[in-house]
Amino acid sequence: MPLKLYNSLTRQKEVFEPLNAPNVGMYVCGPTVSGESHLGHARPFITFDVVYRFLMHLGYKVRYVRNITDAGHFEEEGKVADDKIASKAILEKLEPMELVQKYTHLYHWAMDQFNNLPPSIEPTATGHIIEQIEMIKKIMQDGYAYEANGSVYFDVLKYNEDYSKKNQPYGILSGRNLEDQLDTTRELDNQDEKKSKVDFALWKKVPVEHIMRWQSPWGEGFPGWHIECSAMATKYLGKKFDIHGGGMDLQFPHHECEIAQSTVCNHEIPARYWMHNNMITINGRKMGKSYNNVIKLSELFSGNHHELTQAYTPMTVRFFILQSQYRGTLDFSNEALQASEKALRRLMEAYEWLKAQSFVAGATAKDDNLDTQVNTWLKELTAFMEDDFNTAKVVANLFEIIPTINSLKDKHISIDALSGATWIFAQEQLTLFIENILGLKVDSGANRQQLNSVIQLLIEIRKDAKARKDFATSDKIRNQLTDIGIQLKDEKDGEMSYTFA
RNA sequence: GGUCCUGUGGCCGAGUGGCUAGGCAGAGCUCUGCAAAAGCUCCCACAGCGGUUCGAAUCCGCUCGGGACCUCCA
Repeated sequence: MPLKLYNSLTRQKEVFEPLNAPNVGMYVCGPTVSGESHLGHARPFITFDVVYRFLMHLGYKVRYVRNITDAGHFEEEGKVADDKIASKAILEKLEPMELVQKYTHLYHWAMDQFNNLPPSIEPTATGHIIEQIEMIKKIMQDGYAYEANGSVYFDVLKYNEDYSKKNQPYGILSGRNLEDQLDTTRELDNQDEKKSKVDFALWKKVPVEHIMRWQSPWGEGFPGWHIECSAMATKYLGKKFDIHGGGMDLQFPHHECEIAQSTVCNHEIPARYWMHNNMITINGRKMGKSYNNVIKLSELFSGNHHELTQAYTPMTVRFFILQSQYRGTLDFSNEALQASEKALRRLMEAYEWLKAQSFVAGATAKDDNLDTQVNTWLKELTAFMEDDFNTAKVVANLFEIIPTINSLKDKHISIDALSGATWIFAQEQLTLFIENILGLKVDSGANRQQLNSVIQLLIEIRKDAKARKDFATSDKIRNQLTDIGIQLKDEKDGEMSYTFA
């Protein structure tokens, strides 16, 4: 089956056909590094990490570009003073690049915690001021932008008039028409500079006291917030590339503006497939800065937040996100995260055990029905991913297989219930999907090896105690290990195993 | 106000014109010195009201509820 994905531009699932197979170009809008990333930000980065991983699994050579927005009107989060003088004092003390660096590091740390693969190219807005200025110049030359008082604005009405004739009106991606917007757009500052209130800034003039500013043909200022993605995507992926991704809230105006800018410069819609992940909600409401309801990633990992009853590991969060399909909203709650935590542990324990077994390829299956069923579940994993990256169904099937694995582990079934080939296929598919595609791994602490040796020693002592029917000693060892988070389990054959809570 | 999405069992969440989603929680059983795990079984839901259909949670209409975007926003 071919890979199908939902294209926001056409509003339907389409077969994925790369422009230049086996190469694939993918651009995903990255973070604005003026503050710490929160749970909501985790979703696109995990979603598109899985997309990236799956495309590579299919054999594509993917160039994954994800930008860092580090240019603009930045102030340290939580330190925005309403008093202009105080605000200026903060800005004077704080070097913007210092702030940007701090949050870039934190962002990279979080991506690493989530086991997200690094993108092929991670360009910064500040590193591409020249490209942005060149692009703005080109848009002006073509007559779709104008200067006003040191700022440059995109002429949306003219663009819409001309490109509507080519069936590409402004609003093609978000499905809104310009007349509605003319009625509804709120009044903002400097509206009088613009020809129309729907026009958006390509370059913003800034006052002298502003630290983050660059020279341009129109004086000192900084680039508007849409042009960086157009400039960097064009530079690294060309005038037309395969996939453009981001959060749903970026569809308008950000991606709409990108389309307009790139279309003027490059004469075509920049990307063929537009993918948008839905939002994470909390108490039924989108998690976002404007609602003041965010849980930062560091808070999530430490449990230090009033909405949290405990800390959650990065893998728990990743698994939580992958348990839903990326186009639906996902509601955060402690109950839901705790469910994910337990489910993930069950999955990983069964998987780790299976991975460590050796099976003989030639052995035949005694239980044909089960053998067939397990094979079906395993094969479906690929089909689910090919259907618009349905990780929820992938996870569900993995859980269908777990009882069979655990049954073998606990000797409820014998090894020849399934054929050797099926067991080996299970090992291969689970490794492929759990580790390589879903990007899940065991959260492991340092010094695990020494710790394992110590536990092994305790197990030997406990075995001796049990042999003597010295249950007091035996229970003491088990109970105290339980207290420090290590769960001992007596196996049927007298062996003992353990897991970390 | 405009544009659009959505309403699934205690909770989170797939799905879709007829066939068990899955996870977590809860109940029972098996195993066990006792536990814990694990396995098995149960809990069979699709906002309400109409309509289309042999058949709808799935399509259409209305009502009620929730949300997103229109402003920085993943």
